[in-house]
Amino acid sequence: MSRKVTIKDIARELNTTISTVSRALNDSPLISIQTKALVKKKAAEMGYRPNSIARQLRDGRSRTLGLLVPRINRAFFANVIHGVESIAKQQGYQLLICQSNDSVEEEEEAIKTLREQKVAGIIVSRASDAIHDDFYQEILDDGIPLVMFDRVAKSLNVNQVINANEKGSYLAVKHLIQQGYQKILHFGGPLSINVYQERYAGYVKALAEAHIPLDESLVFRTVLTQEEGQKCMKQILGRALSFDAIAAASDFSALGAYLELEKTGLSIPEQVGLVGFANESFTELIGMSSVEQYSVDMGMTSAKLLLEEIEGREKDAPQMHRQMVIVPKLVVRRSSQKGNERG
Amino acid sequence: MSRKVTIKDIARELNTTISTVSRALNDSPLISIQTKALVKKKAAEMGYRPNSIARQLRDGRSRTLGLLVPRINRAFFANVIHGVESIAKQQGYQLLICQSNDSVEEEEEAIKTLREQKVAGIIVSRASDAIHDDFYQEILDDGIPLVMFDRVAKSLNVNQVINANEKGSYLAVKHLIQQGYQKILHFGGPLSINVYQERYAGYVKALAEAHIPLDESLVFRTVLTQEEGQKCMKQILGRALSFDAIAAASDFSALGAYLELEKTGLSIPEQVGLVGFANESFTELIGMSSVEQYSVDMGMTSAKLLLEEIEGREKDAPQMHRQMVIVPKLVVRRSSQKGNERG
DNA sequence: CTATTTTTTGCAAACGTTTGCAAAAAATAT
DNA sequence: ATATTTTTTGCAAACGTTTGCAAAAAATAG
Repeated sequence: MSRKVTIKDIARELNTTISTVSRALNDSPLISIQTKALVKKKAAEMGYRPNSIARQLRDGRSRTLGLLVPRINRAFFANVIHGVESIAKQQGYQLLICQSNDSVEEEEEAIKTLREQKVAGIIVSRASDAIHDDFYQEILDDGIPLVMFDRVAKSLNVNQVINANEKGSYLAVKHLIQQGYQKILHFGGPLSINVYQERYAGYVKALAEAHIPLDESLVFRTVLTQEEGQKCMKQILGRALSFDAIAAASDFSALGAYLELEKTGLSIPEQVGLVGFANESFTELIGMSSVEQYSVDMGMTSAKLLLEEIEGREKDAPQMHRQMVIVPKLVVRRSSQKGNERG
Repeated sequence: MSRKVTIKDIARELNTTISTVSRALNDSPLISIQTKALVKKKAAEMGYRPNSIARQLRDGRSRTLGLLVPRINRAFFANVIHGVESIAKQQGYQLLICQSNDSVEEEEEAIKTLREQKVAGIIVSRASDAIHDDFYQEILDDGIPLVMFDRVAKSLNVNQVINANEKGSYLAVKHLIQQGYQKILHFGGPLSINVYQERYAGYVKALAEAHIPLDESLVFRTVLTQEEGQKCMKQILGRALSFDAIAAASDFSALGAYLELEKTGLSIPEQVGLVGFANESFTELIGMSSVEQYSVDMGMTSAKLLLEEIEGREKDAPQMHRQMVIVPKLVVRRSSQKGNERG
């Protein structure tokens, strides 16, 4: 029944004071080696465990990072979390994780909680329906270290870790064109989110470069999930729209399209070329070309950035806003190889 | 520059005391409606945010749950986390998440941290190389609510949420036999882990039931990852061991086998039947039969169990150890359908 | 208008640490 | 031996809350 042992208990037991015990346990040079040994021995014996709540209260800082993502169980975010965790642990930080379920309300709520928990800093990727920014501005004003990744608020002057989404998308579409595809559909997301806006831009750019006129009727917004992808594909096939490839802003919508095409009996890549985005692990299995985002690295980079910022604040170094751009890589697989490419 | 506003600041501003402010903000019936309104208005105005660190210190309990998994970015665990989060949030709890990277040392370290953070309770799934239990016994002795899921320590008298692994494995192997497969390999894991021990038991049981003698040379231990699965398959094919099906304890090892078989030109399911375990999302894509584990539900159930335990402690209700067993479901797909089954 | 009850407020302790400063003990110098 | 320096210990405050108890203010009763 060794209920909570505190340094007070140790002090009493040893006929000394809490200051001595505290210092001894923290290896303060003020304490003689003998007392240190004595105290430590007793502490172990009594099963003492430091109370970090008390410690945090006492000296302001909390060694806990807040991490907010739309959904924990999506491979991309799970990988980012994994990356963040590895760096955080290494530096002695804990992780408080919340999910917004892609809702701004929950996002704001989560931020509030994180702030009340007095986390040392926050890493966040925004909800897909995110519109207002005010609560982030507040964070910045209050001087709380913040890093946004992937889905960021561009209008905000804040540290961010992002993908060169436009480039990735551009590479994908260019590749399709080089393979001989001409009428390329775009399955995109809401333009209010930087990520989708940029991927769309890459699509536009690649077309322009190849002097293929942009046809807005080939562009579909908010086709992000597998279900949406499949449904959208079905509708398109229904109304006999002419096309020969799809550049999707999400692997999942690409997967939906893939399945529907297979069902309909259209052959990939002969009749329809396909490129997704994110290089989810399933893409390899079905031979789908995609764009690698280096999600684990994105997490690690975000964590490093945040920790640097935190350390910086502590020794109040000059403030700065950093932006890290991760360059994505096109992974070519069967789904987009018609075979016209030279080389 | 509204640095940390505390109730003290509000009190000063309002010419009253912190007790009044505290009570007002907490809607204590001791406070008149007018003062409440006044205080709340001022608090909002000053941008006050409660400091839950202080609150936690003051009244012992912490409204944070500790969650420890081998790896965050494995679909199964990511789903469990997702499930836990949804329940926790709903009840006003935060989540402190750690990963052990399947190492006992890191596991023990994480438990230590979680305890120092004074979490209200802990949910854990054990590392794959886990052997000793002592630090869990300590948790129990110290009266910290604990729930183990999936990979549990059976020897410990503790709340647990597990799969009927034996049943799941039994169903899988029985199904293979019914399909006409006879020489069934087993790709398993270390018997020190309940999960693999049970899946092996299911394999044994199904064979016995069908009067097929158990041949230990068909059983391979520690074949859990994709790489291991592929390597193992390769070796087996190399030495021309006679077999016609594989019952894997992991989807990943099954995947490895799948790829190697494909490479070698052996046809699935005609020449080799295949069943995995976990129903990872990729299994559907490649038509691999598997066993559904209901991972999100497992997380939700674990969280509920833990929260019940926590609430129970608070009103010291009689103690009890609960065990929830989730019944898995065999999902039959192409990879195991030779087509001999009647019906 | 005083005495009593009820409502509202304030005082002070507690939660478990860390740490500046003063005090005591030990070591060194005279 | 005493004076001085150095090493080691102890006292007490602080971090931001909540809450039992006493005190004050307001409302009601006599």
